[in-house]
Amino acid sequence: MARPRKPLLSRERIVSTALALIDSEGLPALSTRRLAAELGVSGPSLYNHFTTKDEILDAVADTVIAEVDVSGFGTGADWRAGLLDWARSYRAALAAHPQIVPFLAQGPGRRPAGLKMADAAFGGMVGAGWPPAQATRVCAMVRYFVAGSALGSFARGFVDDPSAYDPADYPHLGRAHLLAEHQRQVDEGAFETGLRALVDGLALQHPELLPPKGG
Amino acid sequence: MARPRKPLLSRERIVSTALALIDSEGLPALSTRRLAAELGVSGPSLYNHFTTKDEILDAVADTVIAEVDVSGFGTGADWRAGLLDWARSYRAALAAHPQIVPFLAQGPGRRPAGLKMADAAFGGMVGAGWPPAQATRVCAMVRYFVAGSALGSFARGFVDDPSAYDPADYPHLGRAHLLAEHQRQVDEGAFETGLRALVDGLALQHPELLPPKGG
DNA sequence: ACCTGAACACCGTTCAAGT
DNA sequence: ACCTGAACACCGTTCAAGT
Repeated sequence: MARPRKPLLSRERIVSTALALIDSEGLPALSTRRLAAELGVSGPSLYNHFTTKDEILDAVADTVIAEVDVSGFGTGADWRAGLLDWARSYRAALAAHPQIVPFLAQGPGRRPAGLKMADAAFGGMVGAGWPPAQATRVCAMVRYFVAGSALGSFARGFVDDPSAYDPADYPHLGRAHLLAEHQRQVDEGAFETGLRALVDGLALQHPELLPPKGG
Repeated sequence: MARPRKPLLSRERIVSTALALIDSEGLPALSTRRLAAELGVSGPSLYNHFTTKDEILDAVADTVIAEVDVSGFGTGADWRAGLLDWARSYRAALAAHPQIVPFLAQGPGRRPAGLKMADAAFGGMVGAGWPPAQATRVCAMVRYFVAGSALGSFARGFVDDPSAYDPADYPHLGRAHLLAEHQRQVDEGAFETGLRALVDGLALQHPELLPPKGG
């Protein structure tokens, strides 16, 4: 075929096809040859648009992070609302694409959407009165919690087979085989309960940053 | 060479060499051929001791989890001490081998040390009076937080290059390039602050599970 | 039982060749 | 500029062959 009149590929098409492939078959399924086949071209064609496979993954990761909503910061409410909104939106974005979380959780690097999110979150906390060093810690702990919760389901981490839990070895895991069945409730319940505890605990440590009670 | 009098390999030697290779060069560096070379044998030899590469990784992951100390549960103190001890030991074990965290965080599956840890943590919380459904959530949120914090440094996720943070794009990240330098302080501070907040917040939600104040 | 080399179907990436 | 096939140095795994 050689060079077509109109390019067969574009960065956008490569990225969206890669994300779809990762979502449906997992990160190991994304090979340059497989991705190229999905796009109807030969493997090396991708190198006209990206210099390495990792650069493709960076672009995919950034489109996922771009979905995170940080508009909750700076609405005038106290910092808790902004933090809760951000964390929930962050988790929703990652949970929609759990397979890419291990790559994404390496940090923003030079990815624009990742840096923009970090800027908004850190800036939001500082704007609400948090000292910068503390604001950094808060952003870090939210990332820990969100990435950990999206990285892999807690509930699905336990095999769905009663015989895996011998009561002689694991006296308290008699019902662990039921976890997988209630995956969403368990994981979402744990995230929401943990997030509330985190925010409540931070508020307890910093009462001076809250609006005075009782109007 | 064919079969030697004394086996050249053992599961233990394979596992410890694999862990050392993962620690020093990362998860992608662990190939069966590379590992075999490190052990002084040819690639297929490994298949006399493990049926797949994933089975090797399972064994490696389980030795990491086996280091976690769960003895803090059931010392008679309230649940907070057990939870804090467990979480800190859990994080220390994972942070010592960050490269295997993405694999490990998939859950215990059928790995004995992983199940033993889950059994002790869940049993400890239930023994301290937590309703099973809540105890499950607490174990899940600790896993989220620990795995997220060990998965990748927050601080090292930001490149050590001031020009990466254009003030026009990221007005609040003017000092982000300094994060990497203070990696340990940032990450350990965030973990410890977050863990305390989590425990404080849980205590607030469940005052009935704490010993009465003031003796 | 436990090792070997050869083989199979894969990888990421480079490069000269085509238009 | 943007695609191709051939090639290089890799993968995980199977298998017949050796002792």
